[in-house]
Amino acid sequence: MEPLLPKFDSAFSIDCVIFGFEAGELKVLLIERNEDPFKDWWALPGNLVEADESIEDAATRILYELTGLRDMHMEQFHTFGAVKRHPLGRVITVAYYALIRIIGQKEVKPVTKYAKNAAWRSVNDLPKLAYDHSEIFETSIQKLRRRLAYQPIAFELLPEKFTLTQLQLLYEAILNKKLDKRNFRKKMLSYGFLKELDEKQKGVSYRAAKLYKFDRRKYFKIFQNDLTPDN
Amino acid sequence: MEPLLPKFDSAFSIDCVIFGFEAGELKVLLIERNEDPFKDWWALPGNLVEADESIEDAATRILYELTGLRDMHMEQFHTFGAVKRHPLGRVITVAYYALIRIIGQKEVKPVTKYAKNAAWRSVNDLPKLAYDHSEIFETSIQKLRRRLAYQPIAFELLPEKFTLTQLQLLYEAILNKKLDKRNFRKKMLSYGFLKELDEKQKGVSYRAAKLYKFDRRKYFKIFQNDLTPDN
DNA sequence: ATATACTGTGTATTTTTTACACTAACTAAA
DNA sequence: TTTAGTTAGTGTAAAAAATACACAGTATAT
Repeated sequence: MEPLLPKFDSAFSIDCVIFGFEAGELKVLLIERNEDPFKDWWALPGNLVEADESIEDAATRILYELTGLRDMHMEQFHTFGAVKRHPLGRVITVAYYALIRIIGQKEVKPVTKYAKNAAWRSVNDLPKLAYDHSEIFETSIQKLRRRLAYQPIAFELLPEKFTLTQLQLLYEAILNKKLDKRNFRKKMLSYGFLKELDEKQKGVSYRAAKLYKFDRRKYFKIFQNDLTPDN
Repeated sequence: MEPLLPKFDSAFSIDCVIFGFEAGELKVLLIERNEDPFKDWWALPGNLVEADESIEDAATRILYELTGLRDMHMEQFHTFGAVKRHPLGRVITVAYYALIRIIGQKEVKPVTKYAKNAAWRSVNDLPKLAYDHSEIFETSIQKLRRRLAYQPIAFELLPEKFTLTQLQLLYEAILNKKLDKRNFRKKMLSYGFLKELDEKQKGVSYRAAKLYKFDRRKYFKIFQNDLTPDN
């Protein structure tokens, strides 16, 4: 390969906004940095892209290194490229969000040395983050809200079997507003991609609710691609 | 600045999908390459990001160099990072689309040496493009379609004064489907951000239509930010 | 048995979307 | 000045979707 391209002292990185849902709250996975710059600050998990991996592969790898999770739903949402966003050099970062099921997950432990800690934090109670990560986070949640309207992403955050109330609480947490119970259920069921199970919630100290699951096959049959009506 | 970051033989680039609207058709500005690789192929205009400019600045600059236009509406829509997407080295490209008013514009002439020609091509009649530019283009038009539903981007493509029929033709070109005339007008006018002018179309060989303009001030008053209903 | 807590359901009203076709206005040409 | 040609501009009824709204039923815990 001829060196026809100019060389920069520059690098690509990936930053991940990892969303989870727990106890009725939307959470995001942060790491506490153990190295300069921004030692002791909270930050979004991220890392540099290797020379021989695509950015999608890098995103998958980085998420795995941090959470031990594979096959997560990840989506690129924006690229941040201010000149001074990284104090040590020119780094353009491609930001992804990932949606994961917290429940039943073994504790997330960062494998990388640069983090001394990792924690789920409520999106309503975030500290100031390292680098431009606060801005990245803000962008991510806006994109997430919009995508919720036309893609079945909520189900990535819930356990496989869930109640309609759990689903509603999740929508409310993402959209940050209350929804009407009857109207919500009517609309969700009208789509036809929720499968009612012969099974009920367990371990609650009140009437147990029916469990449902998201029927991906039906979803794709109904909407070739998304929930946008096209007229 | 300490060299704490690993160095890659790598670079960032910007590629621009420049949309225009003319003669009832949605067009895209392509350049014919004059250099290897992909000599003589059609491609999206693009270039490398300099070490001291943000990606937004780079996008603005590159568009200017190619079209002589400034202050265009540009929006980042996706970043492409396959390892082998560029045959000469690792190049991650951030793709933007720009919406420009073709009409009354002086001819676009590429200023860069690597292009021997630039031309507006109908989006329905594109050749196979250099690199992964066909894929980039496909993504751009999908994003454009979606954004049309919640952002007032159509007006960037029309002259300042336009008729409702022109607006409708543009929507039809972007969405690639016919719309009902009465319903379209009713809906557009119901938003309240179109200002009817005391002026009519000129130079047509039939009844002249009323001219309208997009009232940005009203738009922002009505929708803080976008056209999405939030209930 | 009773208190507690959440589940699950229907209807009426309003709003939005859709389908649909003709006359009026203007220009150009004869 | 008449006529042909072309687009502008307009309303209504029906269907569909969104909204607002409250209580009885069922399971658990004590």
